[in-house]
Amino acid sequence: MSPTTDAPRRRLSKARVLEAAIALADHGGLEEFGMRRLAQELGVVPMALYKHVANKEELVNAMIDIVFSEIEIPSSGLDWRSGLRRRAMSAREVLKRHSWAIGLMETASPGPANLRNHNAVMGCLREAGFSFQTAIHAYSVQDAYIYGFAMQEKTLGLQAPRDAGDAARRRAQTIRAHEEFPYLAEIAAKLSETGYDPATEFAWGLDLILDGLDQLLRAT
Amino acid sequence: MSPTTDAPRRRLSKARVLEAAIALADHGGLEEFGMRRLAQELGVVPMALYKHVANKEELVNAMIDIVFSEIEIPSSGLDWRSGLRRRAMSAREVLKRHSWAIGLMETASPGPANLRNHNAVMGCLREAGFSFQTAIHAYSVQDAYIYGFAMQEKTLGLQAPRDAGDAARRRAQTIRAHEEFPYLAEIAAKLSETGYDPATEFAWGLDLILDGLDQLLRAT
DNA sequence: ACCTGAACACCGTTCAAGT
DNA sequence: ACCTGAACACCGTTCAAGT
Repeated sequence: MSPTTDAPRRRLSKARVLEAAIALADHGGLEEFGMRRLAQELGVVPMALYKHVANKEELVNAMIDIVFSEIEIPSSGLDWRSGLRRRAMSAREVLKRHSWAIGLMETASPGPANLRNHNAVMGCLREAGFSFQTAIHAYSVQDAYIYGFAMQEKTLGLQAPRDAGDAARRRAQTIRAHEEFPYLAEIAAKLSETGYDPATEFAWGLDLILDGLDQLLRAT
Repeated sequence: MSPTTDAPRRRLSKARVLEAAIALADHGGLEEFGMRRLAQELGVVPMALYKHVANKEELVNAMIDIVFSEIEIPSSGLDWRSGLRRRAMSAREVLKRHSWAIGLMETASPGPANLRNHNAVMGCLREAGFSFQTAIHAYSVQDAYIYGFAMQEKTLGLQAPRDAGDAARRRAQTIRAHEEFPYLAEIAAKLSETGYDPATEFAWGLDLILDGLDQLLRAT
């Protein structure tokens, strides 16, 4: 209301809206994210946003393409395997940073950064010598793994018990698991000793897939 | 309002609420799904639902566990590879039927059907001779692939253009792709000839992963 | 050209009341 | 014991007005 709000009253712009939108979603997830809340963060009335973005859906699509632009593109300087490996590792890191984007990366109406990245991946495979059909398969299995792993990692990150009640419920569940679900009990017992590093876990599956593709390429 | 509403006025029960909820979500997706809309479908006032479920979140969790219960459990009668393969193929089919569940399967506080299935998968791997650590990796790569593929298939399913404007926009994009993104242009050109079957596409990547796991098992 | 205020048609959910 | 009605605190968005 008063001119002494904490947000500096610079002119609004699409870039500034997008930046604030991503910061808000990064911080609070998709549930906290909304037009009214975003306007508040920018020190502006909700309707001011609609001069810079058509609606919420268009805004989210633009945010998604910014996320895509942060993913490394397989450079033609590297061999196909290193290029794809770096791109996949980068994608996981980016999706960790912007975990609200995880369910939305595969949206209809892909943006330019999305197209650029996917074109480069497909190019990398074709130039390596994969047939068109095999390149399609290889492309599909990689992206499914990347997005699926990011999803798993996200919910694992939410496992941190929020309050004492949650923790107690979880403990009770673990005890029941001991009786009915011996193999889950083994996980609960051993994984807390070993620890669990998502980055190396991701790399293990990624290398399994890339090994498989490499064998296919050598066999032809 | 009048006693002649189309829904038969049988007594409400948690089972009846869940059944109607899944039917509604299957039909209209998560966006159409809501407490008020669900109540309307059951011919009841919104608040009547709250005697049978605590809130929307608890309701969705219960729905998710029903989805889990529809996924085949790897039977101990089969060899490990066939068991896991059948379970994965079944998971994809179930997620196709209930595509609203795709982002939510890996939720915190898993239900009993979830625990049962995951325990059986882990047991299948351990009994096949995989070490604990390798079994964890194998488990992770499979589920990441299954959920990631389901996500991709879901958005591919939404690609069907809704109106003429959409179709025109998509065509324009394809033309631009020809110039800037030759490898995407190749996909657009060739994939419409070949056709694309999600089930065989899914099996290709699944077999690549299972082959890799099989080689690991034989090497030890 | 850019921002605002009031309003509309929605949510999930609480609370006090009906039968 | 089960269902209802009115209300509360939210949404995204439209429309007419301000500067």
